[in-house]
Amino acid sequence: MSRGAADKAALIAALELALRRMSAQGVMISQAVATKVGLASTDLECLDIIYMEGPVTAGRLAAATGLTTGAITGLVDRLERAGFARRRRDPDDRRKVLVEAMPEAEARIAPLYGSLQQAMQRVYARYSKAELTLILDFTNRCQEVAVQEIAQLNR
Amino acid sequence: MSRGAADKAALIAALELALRRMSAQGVMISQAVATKVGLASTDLECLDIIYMEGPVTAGRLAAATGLTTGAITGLVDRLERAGFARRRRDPDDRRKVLVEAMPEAEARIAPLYGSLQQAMQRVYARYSKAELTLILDFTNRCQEVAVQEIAQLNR
DNA sequence: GTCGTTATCTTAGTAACTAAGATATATATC
DNA sequence: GATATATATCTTAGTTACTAAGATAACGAC
Repeated sequence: MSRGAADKAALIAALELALRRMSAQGVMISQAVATKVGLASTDLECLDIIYMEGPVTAGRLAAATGLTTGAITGLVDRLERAGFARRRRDPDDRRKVLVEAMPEAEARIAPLYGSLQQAMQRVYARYSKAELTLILDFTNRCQEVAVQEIAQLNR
Repeated sequence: MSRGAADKAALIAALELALRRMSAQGVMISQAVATKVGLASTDLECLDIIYMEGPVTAGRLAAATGLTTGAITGLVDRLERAGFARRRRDPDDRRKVLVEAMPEAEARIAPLYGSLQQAMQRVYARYSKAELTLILDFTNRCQEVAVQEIAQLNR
């Protein structure tokens, strides 16, 4: 094996470990934020889905999280009770329940991510557009791999 | 704002979203793996810590996960019962309990990550050493930010 | 209108968690 | 060396989020 190949293998090993740690830290951050706003971390995860997708049905939340619909009932109850979300019947299909974020919910959660976002902005500032493009490209490829892997594991 | 700056802002926004998604997917992967080996996802997280740090005390696991020592007692019971780890008294300080992985545990878990690792190797193969260095650098900076953020949130 | 399907909720039971206190060992003080 | 304090884990009782299975209500096809 050439010198360069060995270097690359070491680089990849370091990157693997770093990605693994980053993943674990992601869990810890959302856990800490959830605790601070008085929610279970699953509840915050669902609220996150609601922000990314807009009002969603209870069934959609169950599918996205892998929880049963019964668990989602309790989860949405907690989100409602804490004032982060509310239920609304879908006028087009009255079996469905749309869960939507309360307007003021974001104002209560965003500040907790403020310091993280600022720190990340300082990280982003270190890189050129070309470099950020490369990093985004890598991240997107990781995502594709993750999506396929999750599907395969749950098969 | 110049054209280039707007591009960069858009790039950063895309990267933020991608990182957020990647973090959520990390949770889902470890959840799926844990279910497959018949463990709670917290149990697998602890097993991961044991692999990364070697034999650790129950207290260290409590600190690393944020769980109470009582919860760790039950967690280690489950790991022992499932044959993934075992307790051993620390000969130097007999109050301490060292938790170590059973030699055969890795052989039961690693295969579940095999397909992920192979897919990731194909991703890595797309990049040069210089590019991988850049990505590793970025990942490490993210980690530093995460460590500080977690400490601040739990303060 | 009736039947099968879909979406959510309800109920009963389970498992992991916390908080507080018990136990055993270690360390410091006199 | 005996006593007091601190540390590390375990135990117990009670809480909470979860699953599984079935109830309820609304939709769609015939």
